[in-house]
Amino acid sequence: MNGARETGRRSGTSRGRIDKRRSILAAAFRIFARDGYGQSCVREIAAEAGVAKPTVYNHLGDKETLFREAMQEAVERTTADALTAFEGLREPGDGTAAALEEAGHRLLRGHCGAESRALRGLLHAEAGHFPDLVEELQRNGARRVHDALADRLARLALGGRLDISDPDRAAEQFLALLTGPMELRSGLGTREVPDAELHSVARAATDTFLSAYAAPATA
Amino acid sequence: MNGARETGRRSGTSRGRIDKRRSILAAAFRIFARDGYGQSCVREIAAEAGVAKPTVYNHLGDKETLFREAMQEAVERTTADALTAFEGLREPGDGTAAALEEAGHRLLRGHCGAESRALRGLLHAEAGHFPDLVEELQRNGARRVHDALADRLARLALGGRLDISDPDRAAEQFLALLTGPMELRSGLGTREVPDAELHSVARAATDTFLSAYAAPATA
DNA sequence: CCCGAGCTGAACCGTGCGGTTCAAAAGAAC
DNA sequence: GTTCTTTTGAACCGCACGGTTCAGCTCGGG
Repeated sequence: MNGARETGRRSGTSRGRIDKRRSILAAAFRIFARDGYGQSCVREIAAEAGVAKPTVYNHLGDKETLFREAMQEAVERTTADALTAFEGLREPGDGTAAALEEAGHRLLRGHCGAESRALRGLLHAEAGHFPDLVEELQRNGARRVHDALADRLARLALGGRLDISDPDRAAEQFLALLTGPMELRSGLGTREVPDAELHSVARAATDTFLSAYAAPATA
Repeated sequence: MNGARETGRRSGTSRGRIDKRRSILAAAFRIFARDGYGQSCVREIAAEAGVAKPTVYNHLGDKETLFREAMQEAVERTTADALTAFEGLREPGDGTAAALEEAGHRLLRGHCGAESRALRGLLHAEAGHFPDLVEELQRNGARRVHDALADRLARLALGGRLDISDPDRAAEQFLALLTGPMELRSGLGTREVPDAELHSVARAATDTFLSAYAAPATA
C-alpha cells in the first residue's frame, strides 16, 4: 500500500514528525518479543511507539505485515552485529587459535544478547505459521553468518593456517560448537549466562575445532 | 482439584469411559503444537479430543495447566525415546566410531521427528512466559539426555576407548555437533531433512568428535 | 497567511476467546 | 432398578482483540 510514499523526509529526532515507521517497528519488535505474536495487541504496540493506533495501520496495513517487517529489521540489525565478530579473522597476527577464540566469544556475546535471543525465540515460535518468513530470515541472517565464517576459514586454510577440505562443514561445526551448548546453559534464554562461561564455551569450542582442523605444520 | 479422584478405573479402549485425561492431553499438545499457545483455543482442543469443553475444565482447571501438563507428558515421551538412542554405546563391539555414529544418527532421527520439533518450538516460544516450566522441562528432558550420554562416554573413557577428561564437556560438544547443524538445515523444522543428510551430519559430528577425544592408542 | 497531508484520540463494530452454568443424559456400583 | 458421578451440549458472560471511522488538531510548504 505505501512503500514509495515516504521520500526524502528528514527531521532527525523522530519525535516530532516522521520516522514514525522506524519507531513503530522497533516498538512492535519489543512487544512481540515480550508477549509473542498471538498475545501481542496492536494497541500496546502503538502505545509503546508513542503513536495512535490508526497510525500503525496507516504505515503497515496489517498485524501480520507489521510482524514480518519488524522481524526483517531485527534480523538485519543482529546479523550486521554478528558479522563484525569475524573481523579479527582477516589477519590473525597473534595466532589462529587466539583469533578463533576471540571471534567465537564475540559471536556468543551477540548470540546471547537480548535482541538476538528474542528474535530466535519469536522465529522459532511462529515458524509453523510463516514458513516463508523463516526461509527469508535465515537467508538474510544465519545463512550470511555461516557464509562469512566459511569464507574466513577458507582463507585461513589457503594460507596454510588450517587444514580444511570443506569450509562449509567446518563453519557449520564451529558454529554448532559455539551456539549449541548455550541452549541448555541459558535455559532457552531464561537464565543470564556470565561472561566467564561464554569464554569457557568459546575456548572449548576452539580447542575441539582445532583438534579436527588444525594445520599439520604450524611453520 | 482432582488428583486422587480417578482411582482404579480401567475400561481399556479410552473410547467409552475414562482415559479422557490422556486423550485430552494428547489432543492439547497437538493443537498447541499446530497453533501456538496464544492462538490455540480450548474449544478446538476439546473437539480434537472428542470431548465436551466443560470436561476439559473438569480434568484440568485451566488453559495454562492444560498447557503445562501437555508439555510435561510430551517431554516424557520424547526423552524416553531419545534415551534409547544411546543403548548401542553400552558395549560397542563393532568399534567405538561406528557406535557413536549410530547413536548420533538415532538421536538425530528423534530430534527431527515431529513431536520433538513441536516440543522445542513450543518451549522456545513460551519460554518467556513460563520460565519455571522451561527449567523443569529441561531438567526432565535435555538434561537427562546429556547426563546419559556423559555417563556412556565416561564408561568408554574408563575402558580406554576414548580420551576424555571432562565427560560433561564431551557430551555437550557431541550433542552440539549433532543437533546444532539441524537448525539451519531443517529451517527450524520447516523443511523435512532426508535421512541421508542426517547420516552425513552424524558422520561429520563423529569424525570431529573423535579428532578431539579419540584414545591415543586403540590397542 | 492559508492549505492540505498526516497524526490523533476516541468511539465503534463484529468476532472469538476463556471460563461458567445448567438441565438433561449416560454409565458404573449396588 | 436405583442412585450417584460424570459427561454432554448449548447457551451464556464479560472481555479484549483486530480493524475502521471520523472529527479535530498539528504542522510543513507555499
